[in-house]
Amino acid sequence: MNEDKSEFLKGTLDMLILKVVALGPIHGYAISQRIRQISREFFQVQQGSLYPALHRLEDRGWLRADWKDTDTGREAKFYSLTAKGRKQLEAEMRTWEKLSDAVALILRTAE
Amino acid sequence: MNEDKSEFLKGTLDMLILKVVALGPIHGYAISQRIRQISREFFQVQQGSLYPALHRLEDRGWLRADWKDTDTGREAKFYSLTAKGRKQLEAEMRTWEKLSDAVALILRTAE
DNA sequence: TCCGTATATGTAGATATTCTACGCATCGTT
DNA sequence: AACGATGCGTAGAATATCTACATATACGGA
Repeated sequence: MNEDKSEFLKGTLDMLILKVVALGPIHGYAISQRIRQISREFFQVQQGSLYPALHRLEDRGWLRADWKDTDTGREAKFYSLTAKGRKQLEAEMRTWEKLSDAVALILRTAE
Repeated sequence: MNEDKSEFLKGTLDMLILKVVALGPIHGYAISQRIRQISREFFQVQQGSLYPALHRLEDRGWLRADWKDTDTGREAKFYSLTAKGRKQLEAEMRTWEKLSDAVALILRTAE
């Protein structure tokens, strides 16, 4: 992320990755591109954030990785969501809703 | 925060504190109570998060602190929002809107 | 009077996440 | 041949939050 946005991803990156992978098997580099595109350039996930996060999610059993060829014939690590990962994504989405509702309650408090 | 919510505050605590202080001078302990009440128990700011955050915000010139007596006659450190702090709060609120919009874009992407 | 709970401020150390800045390799285009 | 984009990765630093602890006062009930 650039310096203006350096604090943006906090805590949401895992959920965003899980969501994008939920759309279908996809490799790491493409995940960061998808997140960027869908968020209209808002999220720009750096490689130093992306790959450690992917390894973390795989270690926790939320993602599965398989080496396959891309459209362009290059090898890449394709990630898929596991059943455990789907549950985790659903839980994180519920939490996100509660969190944003709670933030909204505070931000909209009048004096 | 309890363990279920241990990752919730990430990046939002400063904004929530600034917003609560913007409602009027208030001391640290009361800030955590207010945040908890307004958010309907969702945010439960621990002392180990609260006080370092207050010192941080004061160091950055966003809050000013004055020792005064509470209603119950005890001494407490009352925080007020500085002009700089008000600008910071406004910036953080704008950022929060963009962030939550960007997250919503990704979470609502259909397969 | 004594004890526990709430109020009130604070620190120390651990943990986790993200960032910047690298390295390495391949592919396609100029 | 050079360069940018693609693709995977790590090392080390910075930062925020947490748990756990320390200290002190006020107040109500036993």
